[in-house]
Amino acid sequence: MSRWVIGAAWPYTNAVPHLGTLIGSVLSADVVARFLRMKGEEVIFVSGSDEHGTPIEVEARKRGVDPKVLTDKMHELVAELFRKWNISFDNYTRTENPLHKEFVREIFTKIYRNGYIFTKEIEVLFCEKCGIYLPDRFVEGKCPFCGYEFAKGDQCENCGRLLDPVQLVEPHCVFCGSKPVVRKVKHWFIDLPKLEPEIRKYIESNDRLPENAKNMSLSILREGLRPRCVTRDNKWGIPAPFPGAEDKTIYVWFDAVLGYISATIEYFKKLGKEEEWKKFWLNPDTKVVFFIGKDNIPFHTIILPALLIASGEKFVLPWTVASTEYLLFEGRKFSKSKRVGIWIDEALELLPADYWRFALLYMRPETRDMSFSWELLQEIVNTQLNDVIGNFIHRVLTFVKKNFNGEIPRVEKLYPEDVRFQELIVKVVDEVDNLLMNMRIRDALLKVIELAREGNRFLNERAPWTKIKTSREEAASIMFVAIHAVKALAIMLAPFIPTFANEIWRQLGYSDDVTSRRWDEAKKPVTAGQKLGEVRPVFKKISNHELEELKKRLQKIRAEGKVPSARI
RNA sequence: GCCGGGGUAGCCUAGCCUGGUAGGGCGCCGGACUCAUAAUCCGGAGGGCGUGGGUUCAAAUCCCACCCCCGGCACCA
Repeated sequence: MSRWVIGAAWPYTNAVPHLGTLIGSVLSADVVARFLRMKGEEVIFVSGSDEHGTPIEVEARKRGVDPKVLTDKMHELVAELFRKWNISFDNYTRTENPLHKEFVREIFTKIYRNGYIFTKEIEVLFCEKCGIYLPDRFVEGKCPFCGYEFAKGDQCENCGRLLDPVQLVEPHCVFCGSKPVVRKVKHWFIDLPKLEPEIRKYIESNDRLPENAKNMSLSILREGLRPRCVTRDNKWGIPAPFPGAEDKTIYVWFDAVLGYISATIEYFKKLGKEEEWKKFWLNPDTKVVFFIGKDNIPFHTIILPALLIASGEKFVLPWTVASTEYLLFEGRKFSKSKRVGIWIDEALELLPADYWRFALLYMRPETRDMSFSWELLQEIVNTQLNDVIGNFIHRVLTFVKKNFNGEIPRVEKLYPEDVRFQELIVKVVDEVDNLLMNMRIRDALLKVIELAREGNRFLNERAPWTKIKTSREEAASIMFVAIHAVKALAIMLAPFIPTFANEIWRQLGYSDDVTSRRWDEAKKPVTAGQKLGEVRPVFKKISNHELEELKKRLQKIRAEGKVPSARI
């Protein structure tokens, strides 16, 4: 048995997450966490709200509320949504929690004492009217190259030229429109070049990193690491613990990424086991896995390891970083400002969570960007989930119901063809196991579907409806194994679609929760004589008409502001 | 501009690192079956693997050049 820390990227609380962020982080992590628990591993699954930084401050200012008020609300909202999505966090916390703040200050104090922090003066733009320092893209002006009126401080969206905010003609603050001034300020930097050899060693020797994470990390290392500024002039954040930096806060990225550890500490503290977290994070055998989108890679493969190494404590470094590519929406990037995509609160208003879970996991952009489309959603739900899996389960269960009085038949000995199928079941269970251990979630799901497909083929070839007329014994042998396949499906689907899996479990006649069962039980047949529960179709299709209705309903929800993401 | 990643049948996609007759899913056509939510299963058609060179007995896979798409380029999270 191993110890695992499963971490999902911390959603930034300036908005409700959309489906793209969900599949990349929280949902993928949930599948693996659930799977590992069923494997009997010791698992801590953590995440939380990432609530510091300028965008939050700005958003709060826009609404005229304190940032804390805003994030309190958002945190509750998002946490509740994840519950509805059946995400099995052990601890979903937040960066505003005192334990986290204290932990971050403690780590940075250690990093400072170990000589990895130095100061430097830099020039930044300051809006005197708003009283805040403006990140590049919060400055707008006329592009000096093409004359475009709304060029951002970092890049002109019209001609694509990269800009320095000071190059802008008539620069102005995006919030109040006034002209920002250039200020020289002192900031605290982490000396990444000094840490580079150790980071390089870590990346190069980690052969579990997915290709995208490894390539991006190596390419960043190839260019050479530069010192990075770890302080900000925001008020909203964790006060920097460095002498002389009393009015600064820690840059949100360096704060949030430490949350995986503080969340673990908090989890055990609540259980009254204050020291237990060390058995995870200070143990070289612990497997720490992060689930993130590709935009997050450097922070998890380089920044976080850098902080952990620089702290001088013997923290275990990530075992792997399961980084996905992007989920696109109808071929375009999800965009909050352009309102492209579907948000996780909206989705739940359209279909039960497990349909989304299944479809999203099926579309998981494991090796390249994947495009969500309504038609694809329909195809996955109708063909894969309903027709292939659902129909297989249903035809098996109804056949047993009708012909064997709803009881798992007793079998003296299995026919050779049936033994062969039974061996296949066991083989698939192991293959799915192996894929999930390697974070190949989409491939694992495809493999599960394949078992249902094989099940359908098996039934067609063995035709128990014909056999039962001549040999009840042979039909029993067939169905005994077919039922075994249904059981295996219920168990293997549990990490993916826990609610539906449980429904299948119940129909098989079990009264407990399938997620409390062990994974390897999928290899064992159902006990003869067990009485089936009530049998009815578990899934249903989305008709063309219904699909159109879903799209309309989404528009309506937005128009009426029924759902939080419609208002935020 | 620089650095990544992609370009595979009508659509989605695997394979590319570790070269050897291009796999799967959807859709389409034909058939089988009728236990099952008209579901399932089998067979078939359909591909110059972005373009042009090169290496090799052999390239989607390796090398070079070019074209298109997407992302990053560090104070944006």
